[in-house]
Amino acid sequence: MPYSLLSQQDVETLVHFDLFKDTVGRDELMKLFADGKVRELKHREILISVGAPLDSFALVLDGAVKLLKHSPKGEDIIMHFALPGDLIGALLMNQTQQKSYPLSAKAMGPSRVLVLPKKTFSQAWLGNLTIMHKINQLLYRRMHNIQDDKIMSTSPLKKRIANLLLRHLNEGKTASNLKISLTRQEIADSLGVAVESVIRAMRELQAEGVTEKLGDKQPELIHVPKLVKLLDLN
Amino acid sequence: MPYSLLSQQDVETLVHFDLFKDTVGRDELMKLFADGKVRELKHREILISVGAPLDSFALVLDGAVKLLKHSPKGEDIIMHFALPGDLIGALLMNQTQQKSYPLSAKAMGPSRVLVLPKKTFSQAWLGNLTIMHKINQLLYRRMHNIQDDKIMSTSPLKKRIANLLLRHLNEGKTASNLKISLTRQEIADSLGVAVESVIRAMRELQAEGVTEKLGDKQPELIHVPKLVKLLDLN
DNA sequence: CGTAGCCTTGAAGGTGATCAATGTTTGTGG
DNA sequence: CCACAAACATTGATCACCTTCAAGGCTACG
Repeated sequence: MPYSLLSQQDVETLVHFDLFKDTVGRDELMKLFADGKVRELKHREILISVGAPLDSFALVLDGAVKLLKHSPKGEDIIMHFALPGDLIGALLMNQTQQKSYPLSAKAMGPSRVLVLPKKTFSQAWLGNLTIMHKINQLLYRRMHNIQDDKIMSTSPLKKRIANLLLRHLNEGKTASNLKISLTRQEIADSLGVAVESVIRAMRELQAEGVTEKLGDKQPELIHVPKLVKLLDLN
Repeated sequence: MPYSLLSQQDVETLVHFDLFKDTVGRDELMKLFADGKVRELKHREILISVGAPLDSFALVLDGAVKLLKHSPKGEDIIMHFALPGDLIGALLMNQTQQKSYPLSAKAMGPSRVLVLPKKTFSQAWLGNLTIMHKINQLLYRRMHNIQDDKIMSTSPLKKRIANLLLRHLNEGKTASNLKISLTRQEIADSLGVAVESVIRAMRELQAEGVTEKLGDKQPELIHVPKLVKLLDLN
């Protein structure tokens, strides 16, 4: 596995993450990154597998990582998309009952993560109130998103997709695109539905002009007002 | 609204909650309860409404409180059942983006909660690392449960119900009953399905001997091994 | 050049939703 | 204490939405 030490440039990236915004002092920061190694992930490479020992946690530097579990039927169910600045597994470090990772982490496109040993968490993170508050906020936001999905569980699929897309939009005015490019499969796995259903629903969204296909490579353009109107409808 | 001060007996209950287990020193504890008032809730009485100002949080002393939102269609969706020792809204106190309660809290049967002003949180809770870790754990466990539900979202309703029941069982060996008595409506609201569907599914569970109706008042008995077997099946 | 992953389409089928009606229980106020 | 309303439970009939299965296509990559 390609591991490397934290470069000066990576540190620059790190300090601009919201997570460390309120932490002052360079050496205070460096303590948080103690024994950290940068790991390069290829598309679809697995960072963590369900059941792996809880000996480290990670921070996304670049790219994106999806957190997922397997349903009883064997399908993937995606719980969260971790973008740069997001933590993976940190919430587990002080969970004494838990002995292994409850979910897997898989790279979406080439990505880079900072891997930190549990020891660093115990020594530098756990006692740091500022950081603990930030972790709390991340955890809260993650829960909020899952709850948001749950609320929509009784809505027709088209609305559920619209809601999901809306959450992953770049701060756009009228027309925008997603922060991460999601495959139909990933949308399906996020919502716990069949791919075919997603495809059919998105075909309709396109017919209604909510999304627009640009190039063949390009991720589709999304018309935000139309999307919002679709959600308000009914 | 019937408010009263914290009695000596209530304090005894409080100190035995896991939340305060690692907090030593009586005066340290009393600081955490500063300006706390006990509120008695009647069955179905509302403690918090969506959109209410975030000026206080609560701790369940007795009974049970369900946390819920309204789906776009207007149905209730239950996010969590708060039992004695569980916090309500505490996770929001240091969430600066959030300005009002995102969900409602409603008593299930006569209940008692300790209501604490936000000020107490800022002054005594926020700076207390032990407590912050405990809150983290509560938050984590709550998220874990929601994720657990999400995993099951592709399973047939009978299994989803079985999974839900399993989570709310008393530590029982072979036959057990629920910690809280849930109406069919509440099960439906938890899973985001129609009541009628729950009724039909539970009728089958009873036919299969997984649950057993005792008295007409009594909550039904659940045969744990059968329940687990049902979940493993397929 | 072959495989793996994703996308697409169509046909058939099932699970749960909806609607409507009725029963039961509980609590409320006259 | 009775009457009535509100919340919950139940049943049956019908229907829509989503799943499943099968088959085929496209693109990337070793």
